[in-house]
Amino acid sequence: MKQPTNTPNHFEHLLDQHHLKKTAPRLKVLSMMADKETATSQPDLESLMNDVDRVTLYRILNVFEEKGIIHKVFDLNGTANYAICTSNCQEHRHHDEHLHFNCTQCNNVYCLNDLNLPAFDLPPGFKVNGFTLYATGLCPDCSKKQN
Amino acid sequence: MKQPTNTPNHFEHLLDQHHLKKTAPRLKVLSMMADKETATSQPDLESLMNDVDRVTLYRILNVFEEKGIIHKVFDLNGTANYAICTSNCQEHRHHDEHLHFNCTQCNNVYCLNDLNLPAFDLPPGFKVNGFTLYATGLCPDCSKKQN
DNA sequence: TAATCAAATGCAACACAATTGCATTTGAAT
DNA sequence: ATTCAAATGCAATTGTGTTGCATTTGATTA
Ligand SMILES: [Mn+2]
Ligand SMILES: [Mn+2]
Ligand SMILES: [Zn+2]
Ligand SMILES: [Zn+2]
Repeated sequence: MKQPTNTPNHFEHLLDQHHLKKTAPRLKVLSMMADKETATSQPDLESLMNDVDRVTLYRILNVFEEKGIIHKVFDLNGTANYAICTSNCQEHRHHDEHLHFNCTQCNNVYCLNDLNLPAFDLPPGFKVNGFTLYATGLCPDCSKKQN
Repeated sequence: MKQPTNTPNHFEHLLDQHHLKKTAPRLKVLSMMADKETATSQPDLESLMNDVDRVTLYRILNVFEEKGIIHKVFDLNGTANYAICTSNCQEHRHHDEHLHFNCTQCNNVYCLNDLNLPAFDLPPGFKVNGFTLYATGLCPDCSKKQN
């Protein structure tokens, strides 16, 4: 019986699991990022969380990333974007090894979790810990509008 | 007869090709980034170019990137790193489609140009323009020191 | 070689992301 | 209800990157 992964209940569970207090700002951050195919940029998060202090937001994002609840991707402009981890990420052990597609038009960063990536080799001496394929171009929405 | 690709002469050639004036700051930037397997971070460049104004450095980096002379990679900390393009990059048409390896220990970003990347597919609707494989872990040097 | 002028640089001011220290508040446990 | 570490809020600071404008410089041309 599969558990729902995007309900307020699940969020509280998530915080419990990682020994984090269930606070309003934290639950709000999680609900903001839930049910989205795309990552959310730091500026967007900041304006969505208008009643919460900027510093608090940064601290929440940092602790969520450390715990493996969310992961960070930088877009073409160097802006941080955040998305909830779907895979089995743990504290200091992320495995978000999916394709990140950054649309050059709308600037959205897509987490294409379902796509399986090809294997690759490295020159001797390099010890790989994690990887991601990063692609740029036009997303489906912007691709349509182009015509 | 292959031309050398890292000499002061070649740098002047490069600037000529792109209709850029051969100035001291520009040649200095090129020589800083030459003959390195790893990209150079903005902070490092800034301290290496201590006699040149910060703004000038930013403008040089921007124009070099536009012209396809260098490319930018963000490391794990979101810091911009720059490296000379080896492939056939043109104005607004970069094809630096190689592996970028970011060492979690020394934070160096390696441009592994010689490694050929596997092909991959995308869901329908996405129009790919460019891509890079981004891996993290331990570089050969740090891997050795670890033992 | 000297004059010319757009291109490039330098400087001051600014915008914004991110961090730090410390006082205050709050959630969970007793 | 009491307690206290954990979390938040606020003020100040650092660092990256940008913009406007005055000054300098390198390529062109007389
Ligand atoms: Mn992702
Ligand atoms: Mn590269
Ligand atoms: Zn788009
Ligand atoms: Zn290293």
